[in-house]
Amino acid sequence: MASRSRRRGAELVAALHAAVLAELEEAGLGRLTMEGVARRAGTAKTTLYRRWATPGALLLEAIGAAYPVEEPSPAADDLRGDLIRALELLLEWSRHPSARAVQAILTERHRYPELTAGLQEVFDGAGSRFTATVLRHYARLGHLDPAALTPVVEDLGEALVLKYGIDTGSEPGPDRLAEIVDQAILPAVRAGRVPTGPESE
Amino acid sequence: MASRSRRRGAELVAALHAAVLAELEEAGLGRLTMEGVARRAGTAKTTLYRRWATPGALLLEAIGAAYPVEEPSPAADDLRGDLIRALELLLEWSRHPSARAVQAILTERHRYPELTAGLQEVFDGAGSRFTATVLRHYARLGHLDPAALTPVVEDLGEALVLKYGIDTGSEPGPDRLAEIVDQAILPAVRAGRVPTGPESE
DNA sequence: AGACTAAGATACGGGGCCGTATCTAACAAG
DNA sequence: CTTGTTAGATACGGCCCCGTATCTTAGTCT
Repeated sequence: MASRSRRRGAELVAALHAAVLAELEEAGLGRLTMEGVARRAGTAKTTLYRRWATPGALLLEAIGAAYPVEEPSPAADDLRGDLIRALELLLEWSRHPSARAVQAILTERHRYPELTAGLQEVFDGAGSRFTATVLRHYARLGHLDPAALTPVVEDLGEALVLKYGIDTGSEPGPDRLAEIVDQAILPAVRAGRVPTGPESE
Repeated sequence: MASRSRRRGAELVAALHAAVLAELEEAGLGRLTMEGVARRAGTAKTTLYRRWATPGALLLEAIGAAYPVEEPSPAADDLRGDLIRALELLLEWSRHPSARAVQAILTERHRYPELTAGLQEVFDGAGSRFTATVLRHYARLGHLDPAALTPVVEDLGEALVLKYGIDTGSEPGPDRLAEIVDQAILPAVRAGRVPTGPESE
């Protein structure tokens, strides 16, 4: 730190939060180290150890500091459009380093049970819901049959986006998001009953 | 190895394949080491280095040695049942250490591009397909509209099973598999057209 | 200015792993 | 039995990281 003034307090902590998320992205959970984070943040290990005993503790705090997440704000007259926008919001979120961190922990949960337990405390529930928020909103307005909103149906959009990412290593484009809505979500919520509300087709 | 005769040739290689898959399961990609594999296999590092330069090379060979995978054998008169059985087969496969290894590599693909490239060579295509095999079979028999078999629809079952596993850390039970078929896959393949074939409901 | 606090720098012994080198010994084949 | 091959054991220097200890110094407050 020969050429830069010293950061203190909240500014320093924010820099450390950013550094641990970036280091995780590059190294993964298995190679996340205090030395790596310190190097990336341009700070001394002692500074980290004064606050956190492990890189995991720092990581969990960094994840918690990134919340709350923006949630969908559905209208009332465009189910299809709102679902597509919810998936776009999901993509925005998934680009954030803290979302990547959550995903990393969940994926390797059995290897890091303490991290997983710590994450459950940051999120008391199932976490963010994108298409589910939209679907529940339209059901409350009477445009959808609430009986059609099962956990499977609520999971559909996010599951398909997640798998697309894992299979291809890239994000689904706008066409794919529309296909997910048209070919999977809408047929599922329509199943068993003719819809009575607006769908904007 | 004081108390056991020495393994040689194919028997030894098979043991090393099993060891690297087990070590990966416990340690993850980031902490996969030659020493760990050798220790788990009860063998010397030199034995590993005589064959492979890196743990990754050993891992890819172990994955390749576990193929081909059993595929669905659908009948012709029970779409629902065949889809459920396909998902059960998917679960069986996903329990195998080599499937776990494939998943680990795909999930961390951007951290290990060489491993990912190596994996693409073991699989020239998208890899195993479970519900897609069943759906295509029924479409060939004329029981389903081939136009309904889009990549999104073919991905549905596997996506939902995958996400369930990541969210909960456990496998979906039989009820959940049936729900996935009834609430997501069947509505999707039915969408737009009334089915003409057997569905066994 | 002085006192205090906390950030930053560095050293250190120890553990783990790497990749190589060297050697012993088990096993198969003739 | 001998010969050849390969499995297994171990040593080694070097690198990385850990967690702790110690010290210096930048920055804030009075």
